[in-house]
Amino acid sequence: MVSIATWNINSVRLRADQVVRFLSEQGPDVLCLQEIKCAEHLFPHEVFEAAGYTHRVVHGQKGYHGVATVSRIPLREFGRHDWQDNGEARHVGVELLGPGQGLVLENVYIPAGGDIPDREQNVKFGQKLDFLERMARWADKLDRPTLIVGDFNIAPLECDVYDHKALLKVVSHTPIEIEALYRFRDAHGWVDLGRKHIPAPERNWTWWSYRTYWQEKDRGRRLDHMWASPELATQSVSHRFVEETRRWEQPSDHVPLITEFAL
Amino acid sequence: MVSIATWNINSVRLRADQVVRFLSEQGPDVLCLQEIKCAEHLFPHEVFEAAGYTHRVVHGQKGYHGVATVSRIPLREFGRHDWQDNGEARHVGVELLGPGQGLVLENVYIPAGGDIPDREQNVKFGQKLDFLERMARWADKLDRPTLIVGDFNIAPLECDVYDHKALLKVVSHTPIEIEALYRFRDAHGWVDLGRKHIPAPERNWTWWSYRTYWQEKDRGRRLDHMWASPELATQSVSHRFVEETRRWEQPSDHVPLITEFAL
DNA sequence: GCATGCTCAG
DNA sequence: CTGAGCATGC
Repeated sequence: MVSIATWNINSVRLRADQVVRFLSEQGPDVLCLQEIKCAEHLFPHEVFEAAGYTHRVVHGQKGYHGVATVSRIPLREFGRHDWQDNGEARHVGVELLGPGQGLVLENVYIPAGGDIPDREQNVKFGQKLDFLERMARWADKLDRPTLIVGDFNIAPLECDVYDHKALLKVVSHTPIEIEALYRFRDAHGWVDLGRKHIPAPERNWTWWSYRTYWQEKDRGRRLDHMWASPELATQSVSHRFVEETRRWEQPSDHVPLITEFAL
Repeated sequence: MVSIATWNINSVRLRADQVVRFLSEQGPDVLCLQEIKCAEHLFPHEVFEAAGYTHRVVHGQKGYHGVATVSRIPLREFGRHDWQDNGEARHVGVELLGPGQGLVLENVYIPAGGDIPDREQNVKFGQKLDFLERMARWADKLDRPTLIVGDFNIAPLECDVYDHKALLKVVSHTPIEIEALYRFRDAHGWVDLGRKHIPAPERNWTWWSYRTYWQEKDRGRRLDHMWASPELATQSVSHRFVEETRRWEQPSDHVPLITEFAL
């Protein structure tokens, strides 16, 4: 059995303690982090080393974005892509070497896309769509058992947001983004493990805005995903999201997901 | 008996908890704070109210400097001076109304003075000397029992610094500053309570730099003072500095002083 | 609202 | 080293 987690941590330095707490309480074999917000040389390696996560691949940059995959089972880097060709650190791939041997794990942080859902008025929205398109083309060619995880910044289903109608024009839930995500899915038959294990309309949000979380209303979205190649998807045996981390002190605005595979 | 404390807190918002801990452990009747680093409307009044310090006079400004006097015995504002006439919040005076009735308590934050001890090369040094000169002239005219406390940014005696010879050319311990301080003293017979109660050469440093504190060497200075008018000085019965606060988590670089008066 | 990194100040 | 405020991004 191999368990794999993903978490947009929103600064790994600030929340190294929380990551360790999560690792010790939930014990995933591998954890993919997004928005580590530091360059590689500032990544808190000691903390992960001490926690037993002795295999790490870090693709960082100063201040923004950045992804890292940490593991207690051996792995090796499998490549990093810059689909925007602008130097942002938004992807790193690894290949598992011990248990789960042969599995490829792709850690992705899709751009947020700015505020206005129109590529004419908002270049960031166009960049998000282009990123997705290029990632879809790349993903289509993958020919090994692969898991693509991370912060997709897209909530595809109606039940993936707190108010479907209100959010149709809000970046993350617009039809154009969802169509782009579905083109990614359909080209290769990628399986949405979140919805395989927690079928709609059950709620499994992964993100709550800092701006509104303190209010009474419960306004989340499902922005974080785990997509498996068809054969691999048949081997996933459990999936959960750890909502309680959102109530920890000084939390990330995202919560982690964990999937177990019969490998 | 009335006890009066002074502490350069280096951000009262960041260290409100530490101030409350100090107040509960040491129980001074009145506390004069310097470098509160906030405007009046951001001062954490609730915290002091809950701790029983229900009388407060705050002279703050945004970001820098700022002084406040908080008290569990009644007091009223007695004026605020801007000796530099540049809008900086570096002084507030109060008059005690209950126990200690009639005592005037002046809370002062003298400018640090920059790095180079030469008014030609460093305007801040000139401003510090001018501040002292004007304060001395003002203090000379005071005609009530008065206590002047605060961060003076001057360590007058050889034993007030960790290395007298090395610091003769370092702002805070230069002869020109010390002479200015002594002109202040002599014009009115102000009594240095720190040295009345803890005679030289005993050490009673009040400040340790953040930059060097982590080193092994113990390199402090006595920058914080309590000066009493001659009659009032005869009524001081004890004086101490609370060095342990410098070892608390995320401490101020200054430690508090407390004097008790037979009033 | 909450990160980073910059500047300025001690 | 350690504050505050600012700009920027999500």
